[in-house]
Amino acid sequence: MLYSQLYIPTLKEKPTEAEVISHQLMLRAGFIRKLTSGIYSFLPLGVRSLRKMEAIIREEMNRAGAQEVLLPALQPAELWQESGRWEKYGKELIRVRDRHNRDYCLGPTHEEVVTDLLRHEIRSYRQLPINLYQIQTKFRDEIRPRFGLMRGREFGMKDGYSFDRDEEGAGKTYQKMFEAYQRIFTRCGLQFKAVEADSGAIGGSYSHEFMVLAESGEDAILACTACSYAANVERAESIDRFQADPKEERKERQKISTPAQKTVEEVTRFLSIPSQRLVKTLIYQTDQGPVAVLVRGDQEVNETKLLKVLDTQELNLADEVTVQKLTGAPVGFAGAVGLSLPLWADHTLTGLKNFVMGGNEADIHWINLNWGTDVAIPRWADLRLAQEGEPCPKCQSPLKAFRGIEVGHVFKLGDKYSRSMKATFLDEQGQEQFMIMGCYGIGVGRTVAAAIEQNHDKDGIVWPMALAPFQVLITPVEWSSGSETNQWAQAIYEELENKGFEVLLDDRPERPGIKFKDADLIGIPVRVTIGPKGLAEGIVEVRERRTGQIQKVLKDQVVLIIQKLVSEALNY
RNA sequence: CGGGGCGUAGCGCAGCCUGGAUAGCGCACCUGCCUUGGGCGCAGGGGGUCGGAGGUUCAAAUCCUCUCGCCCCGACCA
Repeated sequence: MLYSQLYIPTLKEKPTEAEVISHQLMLRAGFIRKLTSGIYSFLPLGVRSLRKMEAIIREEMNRAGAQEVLLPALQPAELWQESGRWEKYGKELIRVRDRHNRDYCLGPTHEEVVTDLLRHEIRSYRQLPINLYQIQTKFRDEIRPRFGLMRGREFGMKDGYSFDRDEEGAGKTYQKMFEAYQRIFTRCGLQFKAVEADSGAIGGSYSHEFMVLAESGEDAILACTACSYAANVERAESIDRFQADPKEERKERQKISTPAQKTVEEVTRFLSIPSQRLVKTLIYQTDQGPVAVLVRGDQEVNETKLLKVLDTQELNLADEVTVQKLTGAPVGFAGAVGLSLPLWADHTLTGLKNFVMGGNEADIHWINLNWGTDVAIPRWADLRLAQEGEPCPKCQSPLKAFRGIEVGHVFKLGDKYSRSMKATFLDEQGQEQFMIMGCYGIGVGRTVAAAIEQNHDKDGIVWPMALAPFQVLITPVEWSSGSETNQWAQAIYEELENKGFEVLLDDRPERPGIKFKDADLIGIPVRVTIGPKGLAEGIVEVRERRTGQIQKVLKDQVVLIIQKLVSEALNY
């Protein structure tokens, strides 16, 4: 491809709107342009990288036995009403109406559509398992789109859906997909971690997120420093290091004046007690009304866990007015004594004795409270946020915190959709059974962006070979058409093209400085620099973008050297 | 949803507070000369009516009101 014929509008200056590096570089290097908030156009280079990503995904999905389909982006409301998600999905679902006033939505995901597709076709266990995937544009009306391709409102996603006859089959499919994902991200040259995204209550983990490790990541991960345990902080568990003394005597409860002592820090300092002896009482608003949630002073509530345990859609901390009304005290003095709200408490509070809580009166706390006698026995659950440094739930080594970009997610759905949408088949006994489903997503654009987060330097992008828009860039440093430099550039270009390499020839009548700067910015892995100085000695330069290393090679041997560089970089 | 910021030439910005004459600057673009191994140099030139609507005023990019869009931060751990 000739540079002069490609639309590559590079930017010298850093765009002010771009916060993260991948976003800045994709704009500067002319890969994408923003149309409106969270919605981007892909320019020629951007499309090339995106297509490479897609090709890798296709190869590995096909290899793993999945089949490609293409499902509609525009979907009728009826399907979503049937699954219950028309109401549940909320404001992120982009709803549209046609001229007949019929409701539709732009698909944020396709469980309803595939399930509908297959329920009409699959009758017998003999037709299972079946595993379909597509690469489609998804629409989600994100509250706050940001970071360029990382969190958009319209974005490319590979989504796959598997249908098995039973749990065992579904487990096998899940495993296959898990392995396919490992291959995909490895081929992209990414440093990633597969982390548990489910608490795994029913023996084993059935959901994994694939996280690309990056400072700018939106997700927090806790990973064990010794074993393979790794989990999204939202789901992570850990062992509580604090042990209450089992021999401690129960004491008599007592009201204490704690003027203006509201926070955990203030109260514990005021009473000279460790924060483990304080129990925080948080009032949450839920679908079923307000509830009180108790955690130890040194712990924090994990709202993701809470959401699940309470089985609620809405979950918000109550505002000051509500807290005042429900507890009779201003914020900071809530307690569970005599509180007529559903009580939930974290497991770490189980053995605690003689603890401290707010008194439900301004400037008052109770001390020496005990379960049963003073405070009604709450419903126990894992409600706390695991923290860095705490012991791993599997092997007790300390957990370490990372940040990650979620690029893939494999999830076992079970019969959630097949049941609500009646996707059934007949087994050998002629019994009607629900299909067991799984779903598997990869953010295509996001993965490309994540690759840049991990592969860049001060001059620009440093593409992994597998995702680079071109493998080789040829840069002649003088351009007068008849020059020897240009003849050689042209010759090497043609030879590489013929050998099947993806080559870009910078034939622009620009000064070398401009060509070099653009070359570094767009990040093509191998650059061949051809100039009169070298040619005088019969050599050209082969430069690797990542290392900056230059090999001076005889002009007839360039192709061999490049063959070696490219194939080594694609060797996975 | 709350708070903050911004919208002036293709891009990046100044001017606005303290209204006043042809609305500036850098980059990019066009022409010519020059130059050619890391975003040259010189000279000349084209392009905006100041996000939109309304208002105040003799006079509005500038003041006021409304509106649209974009960016950032936050969304309460008592």
